[in-house]
Amino acid sequence: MNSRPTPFDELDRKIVTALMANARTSFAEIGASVGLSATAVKRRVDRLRETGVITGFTATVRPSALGWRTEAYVEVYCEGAAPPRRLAEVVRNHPEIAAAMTVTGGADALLHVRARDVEHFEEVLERIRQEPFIRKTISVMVLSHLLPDSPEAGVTQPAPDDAPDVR
Amino acid sequence: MNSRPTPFDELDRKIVTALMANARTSFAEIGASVGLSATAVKRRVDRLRETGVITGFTATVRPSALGWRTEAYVEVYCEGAAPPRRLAEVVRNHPEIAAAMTVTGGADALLHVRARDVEHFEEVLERIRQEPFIRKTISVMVLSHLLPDSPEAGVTQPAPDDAPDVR
DNA sequence: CCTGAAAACTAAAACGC
DNA sequence: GCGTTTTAGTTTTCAGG
Repeated sequence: MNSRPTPFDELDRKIVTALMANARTSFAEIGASVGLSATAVKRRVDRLRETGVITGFTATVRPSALGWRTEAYVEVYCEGAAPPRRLAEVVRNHPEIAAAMTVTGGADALLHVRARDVEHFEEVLERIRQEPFIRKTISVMVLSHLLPDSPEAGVTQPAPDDAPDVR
Repeated sequence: MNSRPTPFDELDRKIVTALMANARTSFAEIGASVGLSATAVKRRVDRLRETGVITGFTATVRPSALGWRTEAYVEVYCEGAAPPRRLAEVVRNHPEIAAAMTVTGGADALLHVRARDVEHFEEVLERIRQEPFIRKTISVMVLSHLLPDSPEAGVTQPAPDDAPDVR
């Protein structure tokens, strides 16, 4: 359908930057820093949401603080042709899958999986491998992060059912 | 040092959930849904931030809307032992790296890279490969996402210098 | 650790430019 | 498209249980 560029100017860019840095910044404050009234900023933010540039506002959380201490990337190999539609269904069955995509290379898909601990991860992996047309998986466990923290959200559910602590 | 569990109760969990769903929810509204006054909610949120459970509030953005249309995972192989410290330095030199971690398996590190387009990605890759002790890289390009959208933020800088459109 | 109330601030809507 | 004003609601501080 219509996919016209939808004007997106310097002002919009600055507004988005401000909201990414702090989603709770007031419209007045943003306006002051970009040279617009609070009202004008609100109108633009509303439009940015309607056009899907901004998809939401969220608190970023340190996953380990919520009890997600194990993380892995899992390459998935399917039997025969792997229809992305069917793959998407499978992926939605496992809440521990934080991200999933089809990729180039030998694998059909790459999953980003979060689990409480190694035991939990093993259980998730077994569950995934039991899905109909999954032929094999190769897991790469994450050892440590080299960048401060990409929220890499996906920790959609805060309590994986044990007592989380802060470190 | 002290790494005592730092009490984290059911109420905190609900508050975090509410803020992850919508970072702009008012304290009063959160309070109403968890059975606390707005003031009490604010105090808890302040504490959750101080203790590092909540690391920030951010707008989630569709990267393609900002001109980031190419995404890849890059396995990095280093010469000899790869000291995570040095790797971290290298990673910080390239703003296109949205996430980076050390991993199990043959590779020393896994990078999540975002670029404007394939040309830009090639340039980033060449830049990375010129770093001192990088021996080889294997790239896996992302074709399509199977889940709605993990913000997977890391789009820290909104304008990769071209005119982005909405689709 | 909580509630409640007052002051300061912010958001939302209406109106005109 | 933007700004100003009004009205309603929210955040923050402070007193007190």
